Amino acid sequence: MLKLSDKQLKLVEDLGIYYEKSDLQPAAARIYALLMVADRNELTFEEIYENLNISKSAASNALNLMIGTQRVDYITKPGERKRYFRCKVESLTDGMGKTLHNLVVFNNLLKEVIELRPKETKEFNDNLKEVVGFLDFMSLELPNLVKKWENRKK
Amino acid sequence: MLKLSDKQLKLVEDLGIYYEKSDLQPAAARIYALLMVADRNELTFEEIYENLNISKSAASNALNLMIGTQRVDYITKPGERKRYFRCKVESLTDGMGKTLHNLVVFNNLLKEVIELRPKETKEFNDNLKEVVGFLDFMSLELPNLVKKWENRKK
DNA sequence: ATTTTGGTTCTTTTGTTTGAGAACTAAAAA
DNA sequence: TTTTTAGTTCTCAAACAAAAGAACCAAAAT
Repeated sequence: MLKLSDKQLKLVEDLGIYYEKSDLQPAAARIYALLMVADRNELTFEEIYENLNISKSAASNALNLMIGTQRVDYITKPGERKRYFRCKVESLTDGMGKTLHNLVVFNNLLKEVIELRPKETKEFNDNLKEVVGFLDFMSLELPNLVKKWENRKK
Repeated sequence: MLKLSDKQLKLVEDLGIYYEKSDLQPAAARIYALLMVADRNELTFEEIYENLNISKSAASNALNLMIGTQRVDYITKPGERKRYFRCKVESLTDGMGKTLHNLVVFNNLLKEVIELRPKETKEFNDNLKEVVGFLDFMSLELPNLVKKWENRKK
């Protein structure tokens, strides 16, 4: 049976809080954190809800939610009905992709704002334009930076 | 009296939703959006709650919240008791700083996870290490990118 | 002195999130 | 065939967030 050390428990909470703040509901955040921290790569349904002290329904809902959003995955073993849940490592980097995409969305909104503003409020408009310029620059340069990282590895 | 076009109203809602999703409560998000979109740079308390159809209390609380978090500012005019509220342009870029800082926090949590993981789950650990490496790289390179932008302007 | 303006604060209402718990189901084991 | 396992689904209650509204207050205007 899976047993977590105090350190692990603490880390599940800390990571849980992080994810709770960023985008997951509490139970989902704990499960995701547990899947990252636990000694084993895949955990069963039972191990999950028992270790976290949450109800089966909370576990079921959170797991399905995260399977739907590509954060969690599962494998099965031949002859067993049980599923072994694990966190998808890709989801760690997907989060960054989302952050980047969000910048673009935001930047487009700012461009709309600039369109609509009266020319009289020049200082504000100029500041806005500078932010937009910076965001344009960033969305141009960030992909290069990623490439640089990818090449560096070789 | 301040009057908003349909386009402006729509943009206030769109921007409002964006901010609501990122970190502000609904009323605060609308106010912030209104301060960005309105034809005038500074708006009075009355203009704010009347145009947004929110109560005085909602307006008061949201404004004070945002003044506390440096998103909103106000000026006064000699002899007038009224305050003229405006959104702080700096707050637009502050958001990015926060995003960056969050990456660092997250990266530290990942490092803790690596510490605690058993060596047996090698593949997962390696993936984790790669993410950490990438984040380290990013927090090293991003400030350079910002410098590049700043110099480019001159 | 009293009214108006520009808010603030308190209480209440309303809506939303969250998760527990019980009842259920389908597959497999006994 | 009955029981167990591995979940799912539904209903409900508790907790919390958000905002309305009314009462309030201090400064300025009348």
